[in-house]
Amino acid sequence: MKTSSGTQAVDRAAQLLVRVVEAGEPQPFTTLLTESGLPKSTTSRLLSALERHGLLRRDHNGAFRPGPVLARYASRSGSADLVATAQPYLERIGEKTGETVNLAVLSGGAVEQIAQVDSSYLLGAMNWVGLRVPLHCSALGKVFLAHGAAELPRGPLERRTPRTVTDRRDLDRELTEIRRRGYGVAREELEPGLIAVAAAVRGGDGAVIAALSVSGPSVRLVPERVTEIGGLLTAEAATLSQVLGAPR
Amino acid sequence: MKTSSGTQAVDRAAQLLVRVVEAGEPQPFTTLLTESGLPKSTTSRLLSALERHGLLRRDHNGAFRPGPVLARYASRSGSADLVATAQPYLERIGEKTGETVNLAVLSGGAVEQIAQVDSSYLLGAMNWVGLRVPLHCSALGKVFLAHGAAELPRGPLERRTPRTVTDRRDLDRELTEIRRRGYGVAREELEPGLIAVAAAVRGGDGAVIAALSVSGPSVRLVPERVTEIGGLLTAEAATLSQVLGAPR
DNA sequence: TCGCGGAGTTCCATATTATGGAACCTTGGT
DNA sequence: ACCAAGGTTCCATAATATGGAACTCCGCGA
Repeated sequence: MKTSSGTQAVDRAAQLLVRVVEAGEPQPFTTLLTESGLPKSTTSRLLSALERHGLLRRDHNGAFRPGPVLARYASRSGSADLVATAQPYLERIGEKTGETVNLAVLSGGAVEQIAQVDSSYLLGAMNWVGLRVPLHCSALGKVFLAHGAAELPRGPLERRTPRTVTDRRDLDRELTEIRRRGYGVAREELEPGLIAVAAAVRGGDGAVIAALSVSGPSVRLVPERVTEIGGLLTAEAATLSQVLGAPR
Repeated sequence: MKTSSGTQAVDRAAQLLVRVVEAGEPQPFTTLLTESGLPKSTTSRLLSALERHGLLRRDHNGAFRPGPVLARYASRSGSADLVATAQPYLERIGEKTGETVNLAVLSGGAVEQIAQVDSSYLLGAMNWVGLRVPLHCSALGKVFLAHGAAELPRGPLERRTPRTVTDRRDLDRELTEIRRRGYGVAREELEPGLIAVAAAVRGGDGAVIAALSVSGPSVRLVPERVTEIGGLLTAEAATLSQVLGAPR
């Protein structure tokens, strides 16, 4: 690739990015280092910059893979599919739980619902499709946060109800818990009386591209039912992820 | 986004890239210029660098869209989906025409069928999935050629039947015609008695990534029926392309 | 428990590289 | 033919990226 004048840094960064994106598999730091022939410090700095912007991400081994921005782009190119593919899952979950079921993706720093199956009860059947909710006080949002698919905006966290978690440290603790058990819960944090449970859906590159949720009134979603639904959601989301091509 | 030390150029470039990728629509230079607040010259230089590396591309108006590297990544993440997404279209076409319908992609310089709906007649119901046919004597192949998605191999064009077009100039003339009317036809050029009609399917970056075809025996696919099917295919392929995220 | 080695990050003086204002093209409109 | 808007190229300047070395972190073996 010819290097024109005044773009060395960008050229180098772009080269690294392209290499990671084109390689089918995660690229360890060392591989990128030797193959690019750049000095360690430079490589480290450039990769970190790309990571900051969501163009790259590190998997648990520290190897680099395409980041959330690219995953979102990829899933949007087929996001009509996502709805079609997920529909049977939504319906099955709806049948088993009787509650409102949603599929959501990230869009512009908030959670956007893109498909829904209505509750079979009268209470809780409103249409959420197209609705956008904040990250920190919804089960869906917390799931995206927990998996590093989204980042909290700067500034204070909006208090929607008396139970909204507005302390970042408390929230962090909860995100760790979500990663551990596989599903997220929001209990009257977005709206009084509303409880939701959510689990992550992964796309072809293993990145979290969407999330499934079940929501209903606190009178029906008692703790043991939440646990049961959490398990169901986790399982369904895992199967859907596999159908979408997510690696094991 | 916080700017750490020693990455100004990369940060700015990454910001531009993210903006273009996240925006659903092509971003004109001026928009990027004003929204990023960077000087004209800098913006121009950074965008050109990204373009050089295939991360961005300019459409015919000079507006920026995600480039070939990203498009390739997206289609790789979702090519399993292509079949799933296209299935309903294949079925609808099958119902309306009663003939064999195929979805094909390019693979190693030939056309490969990846999905099929069988004819409702007895004649013409064999399974083509996995079958590879040459570019110059199939309706599918000619469609790929016409849109510049494939190139003819060097050397003489194989004569499969007495009607196979083996002269490159004749073929070129036909490709022009295909671009004009939107669909391609092969009349007993691959196999005696077999006629096929095909139209192009475009993916997220506007490139031709697949094609739809209808094929059947010459006794049923008389000229006026070919015209009718051509129109149908063109319409269905256009809709499918939009679902796959192709620009208008 | 300690120390070793590899992997990655941070530091900081240096000069290479990006910067941006202005001039300069190019294209489409009237 | 002329003008305006939209982009690109130029070039002196200094701000920025650079990369060698020091440093931190972690896992492993003794």
